[in-house]
Amino acid sequence: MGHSQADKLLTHERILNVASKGFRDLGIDGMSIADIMGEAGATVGAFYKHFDTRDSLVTEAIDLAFSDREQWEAKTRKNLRGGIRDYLSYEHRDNVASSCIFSSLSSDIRRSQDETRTIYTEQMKKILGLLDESLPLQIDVNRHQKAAMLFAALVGAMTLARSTNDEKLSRKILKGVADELIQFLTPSNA
Amino acid sequence: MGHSQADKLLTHERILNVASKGFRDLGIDGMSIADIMGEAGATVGAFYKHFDTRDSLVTEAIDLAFSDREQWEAKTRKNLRGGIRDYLSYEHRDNVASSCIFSSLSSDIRRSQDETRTIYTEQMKKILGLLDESLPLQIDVNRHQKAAMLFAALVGAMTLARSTNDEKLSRKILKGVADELIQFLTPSNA
DNA sequence: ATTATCTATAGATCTATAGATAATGC
DNA sequence: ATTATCTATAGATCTATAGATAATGC
Repeated sequence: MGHSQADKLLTHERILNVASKGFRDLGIDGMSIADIMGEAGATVGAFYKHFDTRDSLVTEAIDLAFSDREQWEAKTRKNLRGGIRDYLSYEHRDNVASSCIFSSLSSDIRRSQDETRTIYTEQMKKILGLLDESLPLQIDVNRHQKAAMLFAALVGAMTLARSTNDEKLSRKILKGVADELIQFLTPSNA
Repeated sequence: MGHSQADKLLTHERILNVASKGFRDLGIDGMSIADIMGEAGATVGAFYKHFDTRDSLVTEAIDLAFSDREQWEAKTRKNLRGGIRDYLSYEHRDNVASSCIFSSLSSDIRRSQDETRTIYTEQMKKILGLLDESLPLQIDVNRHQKAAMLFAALVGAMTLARSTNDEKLSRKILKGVADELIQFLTPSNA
């Protein structure tokens, strides 16, 4: 007991980190405040010196989760095919806690408060812009549409691949969609 | 009080129906047993004469939800383009309670019990088969893959369109993906 | 003096069960 | 007699708050 302001900052970051991963893995309602604080190495009572309500933690934790995607974005900008393969990899599928929030919390977000959905919307726009810019230069019509299609297929494929308990089907979906997307992006008159 | 076996059947169906819609709208944890029974016109105490546990209701309610899709399947088999337009319609987007479970409960399913995921898997296979069969005959390579891509893009687009609170973006995604998918299915050397 | 954390708990859920009630169905 | 439903409640959560404790920081 009796901790410095520096300690408080560290605790704050640990709480956010645990929540950000925990929500993706177990759902937004999947961890109680006591669970989160426990994993962050503190107790419930301290929580409310860090966040006003549970909802405000949700908003911040989701915001943080988006920063996990930066590395993937940088890679994708340079190498779209590689980005597609990485997104639809078994590694991404099996590490839900550190995975892309669009596929891990997809249906929870619709039901969450407006502030969260606004952050989500901004990030959707950002990723759509990134994909648009990363499309092969030869594609000169409907680039916005094609970026949307790419985004939707990535998110949908990962969501479906994670929902089934049939490993073979899961792999077929990931591999099939990756192959099709890459073909989709290859200008047909090469 | 004091009801016939016929009454019990009706109550059972009402419970299932309320739960099936409620889960899609509010999430699997979004309605308590009391909520569900209240909407079904009964009280908590009666619930356990109908289901052993809450989980068994979840399993049955999800099973029922799949039957809501039969009409869409029949149409899609005859007219794939129409099926795509219907799936990505504003009407489907705005009626979550009666909507396709792949887009309304996507991220909840991964976390649910194995029995539910098995039902889900069977239905995924069924819909993949349907899409495969519905593809234009001219497409003669990688039909399985193309069906998976179509499925993933439909589910992903609807999930994303429902997550954002920006109506314009939501519409762009639905229309953009629908247009691209239809083009994707049109053999390029027509 | 202030504050970051702790323990303890109030108040609001939610699942599941117990026991009462009033019809059905043999 | 059986049973479909009801009311009431036990036991287990979960969010948020109250008050104590022991350092920090002026």
